Amino acid sequence: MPTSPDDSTEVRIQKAAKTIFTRKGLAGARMQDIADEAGINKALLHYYYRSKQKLFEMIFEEKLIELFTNLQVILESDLPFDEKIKSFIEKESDLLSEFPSLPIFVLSEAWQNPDYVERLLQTLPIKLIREKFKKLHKEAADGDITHEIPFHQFMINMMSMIIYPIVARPLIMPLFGLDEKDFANLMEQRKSIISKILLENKPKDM
Amino acid sequence: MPTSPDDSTEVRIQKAAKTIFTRKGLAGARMQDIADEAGINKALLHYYYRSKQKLFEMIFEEKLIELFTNLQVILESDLPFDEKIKSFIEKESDLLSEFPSLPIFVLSEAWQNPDYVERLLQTLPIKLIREKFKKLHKEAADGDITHEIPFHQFMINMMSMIIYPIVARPLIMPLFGLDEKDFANLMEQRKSIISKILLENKPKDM
DNA sequence: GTCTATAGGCGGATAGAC
DNA sequence: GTCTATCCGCCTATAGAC
Repeated sequence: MPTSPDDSTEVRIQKAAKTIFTRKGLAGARMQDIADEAGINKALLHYYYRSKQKLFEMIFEEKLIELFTNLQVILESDLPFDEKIKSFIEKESDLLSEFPSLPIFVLSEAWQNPDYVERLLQTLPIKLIREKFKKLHKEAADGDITHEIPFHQFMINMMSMIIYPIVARPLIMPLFGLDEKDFANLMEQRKSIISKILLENKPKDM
Repeated sequence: MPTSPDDSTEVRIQKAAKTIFTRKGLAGARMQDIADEAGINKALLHYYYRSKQKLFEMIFEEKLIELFTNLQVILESDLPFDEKIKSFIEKESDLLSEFPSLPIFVLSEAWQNPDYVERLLQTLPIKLIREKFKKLHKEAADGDITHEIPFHQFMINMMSMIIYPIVARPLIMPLFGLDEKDFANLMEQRKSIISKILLENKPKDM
């Protein structure tokens, strides 16, 4: 999402704020950085968004939703259980390859202000998601599967194996001596590995 | 590691800096916070450590090492492969239950300054660790096992399933509607689940 | 070694011209 | 709507007394 001179000022501010906040976090970001990135003056930021905090919250809420969008889409789909899982792994991996800083941004800010995030999550369609989780869970338990793992643990395994390597990339690359291309290959290769492991260890009734 | 009035000033500063930096990060931490936490004056911080940056780097390096200590200990042990894995899962899970903010701290700062972290990792006994990885890998490949997964992927799976749930705790707890105790139980229950999954999906020759 | 006081600069926010 | 100029508080760092 590159900042384009064709965009309206408001859109340019939003794009710039996304870039700077996701890169530096709330505490590390400077209003001047955002203004520079947007190609406007600092004062104009305050004209559109009263404070740094307000601007940040708009961005954060959008990014938090972004992180769960694929999950919601998959939960709503009509695919059979195994296909739901495969499809989610595929889509989420691709999203994170394109925006690798998304999860570390959301997670660090979540640690900085867990109460705010908890309140936010409650305003999102979290009950709806829970309902769909239940449905998903029922599908898994009804199918011809091994029923081995509590449902929460299954979800945590899935999210962990998809998201963590991206979050830990700055450690993994030097530790394993990988360059960008090696790492991208590793991530691509993971898709089928994660799928295999998850479908061998499906949820059972809680 | 509570700050005790019995400690020397230097130790009090170190403990306080760990507390504040791991909680707020480099950009979010204030020298005044650290001074207050240590029960001393701000100026004294600069007497012991010339700058905020120096103080931070001392803490960060220690925390980075802490995150890999268990791995190193296990790699050096004489246990058979399966026992090495089980023992690591146990020890690392316990460490993270005691210091849950450790990984998010290291990871967010690693994203803030990947070049610094890469240089740091190179000064650590990283080659030694690589050697031991190879040894571990050889053990796995020699044993009576399924040889299914590339070694790097195996290591990433292990680290992901142990560390990610702790990192994502501020999202997982509200999403699943868990309190502290529920979450602790979930983590305890994970130990055997992770162990089972990993030992069913061991590394093969690369 | 430890303190008080303060320098010096940065950064968020606002006033006011255009 | 957009800019320049500026205010003011905060924060790192240092000077200097004890």
